[in-house]
Amino acid sequence: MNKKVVVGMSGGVDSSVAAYLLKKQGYDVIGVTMQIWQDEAEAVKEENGGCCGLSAVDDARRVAEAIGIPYYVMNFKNEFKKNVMDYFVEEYLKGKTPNPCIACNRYVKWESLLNRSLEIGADYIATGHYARIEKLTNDRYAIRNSVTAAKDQTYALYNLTQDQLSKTLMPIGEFEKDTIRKIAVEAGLPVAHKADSQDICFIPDHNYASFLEREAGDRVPPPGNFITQTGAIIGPHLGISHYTIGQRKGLHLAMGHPVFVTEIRPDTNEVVIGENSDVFSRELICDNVNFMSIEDLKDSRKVIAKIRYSHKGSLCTIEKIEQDKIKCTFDQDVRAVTPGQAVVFYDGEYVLGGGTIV
RNA sequence: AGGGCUAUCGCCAAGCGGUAAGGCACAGCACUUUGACUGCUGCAUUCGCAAGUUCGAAUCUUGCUAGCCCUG
Repeated sequence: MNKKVVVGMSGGVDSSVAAYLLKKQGYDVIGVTMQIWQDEAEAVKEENGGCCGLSAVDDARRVAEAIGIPYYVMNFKNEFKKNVMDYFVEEYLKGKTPNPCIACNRYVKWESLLNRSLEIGADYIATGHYARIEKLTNDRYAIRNSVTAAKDQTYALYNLTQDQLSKTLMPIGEFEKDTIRKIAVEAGLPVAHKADSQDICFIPDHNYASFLEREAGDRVPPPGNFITQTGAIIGPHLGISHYTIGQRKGLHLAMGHPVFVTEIRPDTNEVVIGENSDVFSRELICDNVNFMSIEDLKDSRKVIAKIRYSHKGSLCTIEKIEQDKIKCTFDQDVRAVTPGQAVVFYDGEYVLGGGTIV
């Protein structure tokens, strides 16, 4: 009997080809689209954008039909609200800068979707991520860089557990983006030319400030002062949740030269402003650590760390300074270490682990 | 209400008789499965107001208005 795999289909090219490839490889494939935030009515109006909204259902259904696999829509709105949207809001209220995609992967895609898939008899779930999963000689599973450096998505997957990885397939990690589109065209998939997704899927208008207002109401931090590193007040700000480390735009500060946010102080409701050179730092500390290629970090070691999705990676030395807390010292200064964002450590092409910057 | 100085885009600021530099801010686009960063493009038919000199003025003259400084 063939192994059964549930493919999370967003309606985009990547997950569509993932389903197609698995089907060709002989798996018993089931297509599933997660309904996570959009209302049915809104979903119809969606044009493009988020990875997980829109005409997703229509497109995914057509692809499933083209490939010849059963297709379902599963409702994960509650799980998404609790683990992604609420987390997103709470972090911003605390002056942090969250990464909702990481939370979505860890708790919705790889927890809710995986569990429900197992319940209906699946052996694996699969996604259209540009990454590979391999079992190492130490018996641990680890995410490995996609063959295409230009479209590597390992950063957002560092938080997956061993159990989750053991039940996951990422069939397109072996290909280049161009190849994927080519396969989609050759297979006659109706979404071959659809644009890549981007931005926060549950905030279609990109206005996360008003989203926070709707979600948190008067819990949103009030206006306060922009100050310099020496404490001088240089103007009013809209509330700490409007800013992030390294930000330049939207400050409405005409200082004659560009200025940037260097620090956010929730306790005094102040946002510290400085020069571009002031936003560079040499070290950081993270918690909520998840180890992937290794079981634990005993001795300090040299790795490559990414401090944001698009970061190319910087050499650094990591050491465990206490339970669930790692200190990372870079060889050279890195720009805008931002609390709330994830640091992901790489051992060569493999994800060693990562944590949340504090 | 004596004397002096200054009034150019939201902020700063070039210009000194020949038909409005630049920076910051701001906007749009690109980039991007987070927030940012970055790049590109745009952004004063007009120079406090009024009159005059001149072929031609933001640039010269006069008056007015406003702000700043000094002396009462």
